[in-house]
Amino acid sequence: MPAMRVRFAPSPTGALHIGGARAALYNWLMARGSGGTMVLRIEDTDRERSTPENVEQILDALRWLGLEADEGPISQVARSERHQEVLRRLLDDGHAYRSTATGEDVKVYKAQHGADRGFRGTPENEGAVRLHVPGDGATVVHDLIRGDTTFQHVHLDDPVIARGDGTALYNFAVAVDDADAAITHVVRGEDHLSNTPKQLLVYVAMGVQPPLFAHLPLLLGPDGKKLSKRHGAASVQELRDAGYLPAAVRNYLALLGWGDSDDETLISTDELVRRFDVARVSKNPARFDEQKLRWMNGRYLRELSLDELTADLEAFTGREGLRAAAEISREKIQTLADFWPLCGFIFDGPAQDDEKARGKWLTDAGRAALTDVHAALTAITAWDLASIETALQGVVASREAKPKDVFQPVRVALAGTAVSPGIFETLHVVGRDESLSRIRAAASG
RNA sequence: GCCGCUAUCGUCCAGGGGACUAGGACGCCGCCCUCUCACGGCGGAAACCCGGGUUCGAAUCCCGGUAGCGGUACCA
Repeated sequence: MPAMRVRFAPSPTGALHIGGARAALYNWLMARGSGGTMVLRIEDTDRERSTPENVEQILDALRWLGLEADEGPISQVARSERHQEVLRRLLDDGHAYRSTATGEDVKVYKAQHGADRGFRGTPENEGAVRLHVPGDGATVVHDLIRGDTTFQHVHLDDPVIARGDGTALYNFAVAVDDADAAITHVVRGEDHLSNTPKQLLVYVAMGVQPPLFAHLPLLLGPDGKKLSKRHGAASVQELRDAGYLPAAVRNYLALLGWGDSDDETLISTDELVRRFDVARVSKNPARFDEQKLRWMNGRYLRELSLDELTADLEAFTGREGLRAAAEISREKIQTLADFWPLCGFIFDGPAQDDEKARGKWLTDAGRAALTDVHAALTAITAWDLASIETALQGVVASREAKPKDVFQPVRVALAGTAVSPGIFETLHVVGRDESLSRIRAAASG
């Protein structure tokens, strides 16, 4: 694969959402897979909506995802002088003209002419700058995913490429910046497909060879509607807060809109770099289904070493000394956020709010079993897994009870709920004195 | 309205003229394992949007319809 120069060009009008994260990932995979370069450009020409906080947040999200760029970030507004230069040239050689026509004027014009003729302004000495679209012919977008798409010039309006105050607009700045950065492949969301002919016309006016394009299908919420805050973890920040691992998010996002001929589901990032092929990206919009991400994250969590898991858990919860609890919880959690609800009782004491569990297991029989357990555990000399298990099984045998009639009361005594890691492991981690004290309390309560 | 893109299980992806009795994964259901919840194992239900055409043969190619989405900004 020849070295590619790709770019990720988010606009800092909000947090980086998963659609943007996927675009960044695909670009990054293409760059890494080809020995190429990924450029990060911040499309901040909308001064009203762009904020430095959003830029920081996007950078932070990219860093967390492990998708850092090779060049940039470069601010689009910082390039305004260059935009002015190209603008002057286009004005001088007649590729563009000034016009005071407003959006309202265009609308009226369109209402009259329908699809017969796109809006063509009359050159004036002031106003916004519009690009001349040829009267006939067509512009063809060569798209790696969708093939060729033809746009007839008669359907296109002369696009405004700079405001009345002279500042560049997106469809112009993006073409100039991509051309100057020698971008070879523009990979971005499908919402840009209809704008591509305008950008292509800017390349023509500049006399520059355009890059290849690949327009990614859009990402939708679980309900098939456009992704928004009400869809839960729709931004990278929210994914992080929900306790997902970057590697799992990369794997999941890679498969949301792409798959190759084998049916592998768990694919490491290295493998992704090797296998990803933008031409195989799906054409249909995909829904973001957090259930599958949860499952996948659980798989990644279980592949972590105990050291890694402990470090991640401690960073996530802000607590220390989690190693032993991490070990006994790993088969039971799917996200880092699942850990504390499952294991918090080890450190903070039994949950107090599960009346149902107490009612069901701390019955007279349950408390009698706890009294026996307390005696059996008091008698053992070493607080290790084997001794604990032997002691508890002894109680089961002597009471001629079913295992759960002994174990569940112990679980509720320790955790306050009916769900916890394995009971022997839990006793072991909670420790002898604390375990005995909780059992005594529950037995007499 | 106009321009454009898209259409395979509930979801994501594979299959792109005969190998399709349509494959894998998540989810769901059942069974096994089992001290709870999980993990793991085994099994199951579950889809080619509709209508024409081309062809000996269509999920696959073509046309139309429908639906969804995008664009149609002095937003990006």
